[in-house]
Amino acid sequence: MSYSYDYPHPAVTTDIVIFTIRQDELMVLLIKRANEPFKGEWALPGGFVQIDEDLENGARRELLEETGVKDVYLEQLYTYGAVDRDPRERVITVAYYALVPSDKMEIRAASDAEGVGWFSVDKLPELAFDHARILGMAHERLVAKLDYSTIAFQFMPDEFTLSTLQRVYELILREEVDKRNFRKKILSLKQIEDTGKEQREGPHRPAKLYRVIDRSRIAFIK
Amino acid sequence: MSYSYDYPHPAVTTDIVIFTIRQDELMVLLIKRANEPFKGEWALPGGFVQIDEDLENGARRELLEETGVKDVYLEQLYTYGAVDRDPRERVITVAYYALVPSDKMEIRAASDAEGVGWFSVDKLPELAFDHARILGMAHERLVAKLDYSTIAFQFMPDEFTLSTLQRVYELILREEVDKRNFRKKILSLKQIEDTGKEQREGPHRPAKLYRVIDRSRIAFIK
DNA sequence: TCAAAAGTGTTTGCTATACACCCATGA
DNA sequence: TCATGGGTGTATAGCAAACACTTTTGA
Repeated sequence: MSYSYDYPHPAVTTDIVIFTIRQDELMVLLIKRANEPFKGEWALPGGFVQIDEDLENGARRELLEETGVKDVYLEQLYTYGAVDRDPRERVITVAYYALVPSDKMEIRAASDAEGVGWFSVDKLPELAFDHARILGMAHERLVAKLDYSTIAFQFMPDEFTLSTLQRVYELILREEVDKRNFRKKILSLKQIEDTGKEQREGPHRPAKLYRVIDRSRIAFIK
Repeated sequence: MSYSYDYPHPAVTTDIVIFTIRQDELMVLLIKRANEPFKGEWALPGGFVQIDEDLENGARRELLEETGVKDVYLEQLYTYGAVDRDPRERVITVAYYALVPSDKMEIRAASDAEGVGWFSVDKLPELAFDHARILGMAHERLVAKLDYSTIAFQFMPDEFTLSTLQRVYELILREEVDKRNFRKKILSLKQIEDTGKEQREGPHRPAKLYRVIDRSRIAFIK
């Protein structure tokens, strides 16, 4: 079977930068390529857009296949179409990024399955194609959005403490944050609420557990 | 001549939202479609990405053909890939937006040539495909960027007065701004400089002419 | 009782906003 | 001389940043 057109068509893929917080680090999911080109190198998960599938659905499909999660935050990042970015044929890729709560991971990505791995954004391997650039832009976007939106809440499990939320901010911003100012600001947004429950662990005062009021909503700040 | 692939490929186009300020309004360039589908309706300028042409080059080519300008501000907006957005075949479009200084326009777009026209963003006709949505997102992006960048300078001719710059802000924001505060803020950015020249027109004090110091630079504010 | 993280307010500086009058010109 | 838009400074309010001690618990 083959498909013919009157003029040349590029191939279109989606690639997805999957971020999560694990082991006190901001991490991304990478796949070891099984085939040429770049066989054996690490790359972003992704694949061809099906002819009867919307772009975002394609990205969600990849995400589900790699991590077993759905219903997480997913946003289109940018479209990369340099003529020579793939040596095989003209390939245009629509890149997305996803934020996955640390407790939601399953199967492939959760286990350290062969050929799939989580990498700290600070200790990335060489990447195939232009994926280093894509990942860099995704990281930039994430840092920028932290400043004017509640996007970081997307990393949190259903219930969490303010200290762990603060830690997420510190990891992404790469700088320490003042505890009192942080709590004041976060609570003033009215986007999270006290569950009434407490989390006690270790020889210290128990921490209140909060939840995000509307998970689907990324509020804009200021 | 025909081109064959082992699996179906979508077509890829670029569409471009060309903004300018004319007649004291924020305007966009539209083209009247000469062919089906949507024959006779207004649409964004755009066309198929050539197989040996980068995405941004494709958009610049469209821009040049329609307005005769090059070297203006152009930014990728978003990629639209709903399965049924084009009734002919699967078409994925990478949308860009451009900001053109009001004095740079030539030929086709400058004249009111048949089938090409400038429309106020407040008085748009029905648009073909999903172009109304694309245009809406471009407009949103422009408004948002006004707040945290010097993107509006891209609308200005080489030399301009602070009053005309203020007017551009007011048109895009759809609200009046305070003259003293505006001047204070703009000048504090150190992105424009006094040319030493004056513009005299009408029975009132002449206005100082300014120029953008580095036209290629969109400074981010705050 | 000690060590460890949770929780809590006030002061200070800076930035954004509100606001009104004189200036230079052409007709 | 008058009508028109160009040009200028200060006072105030609101927000962001700095900063230190008390509380609760488990061992």
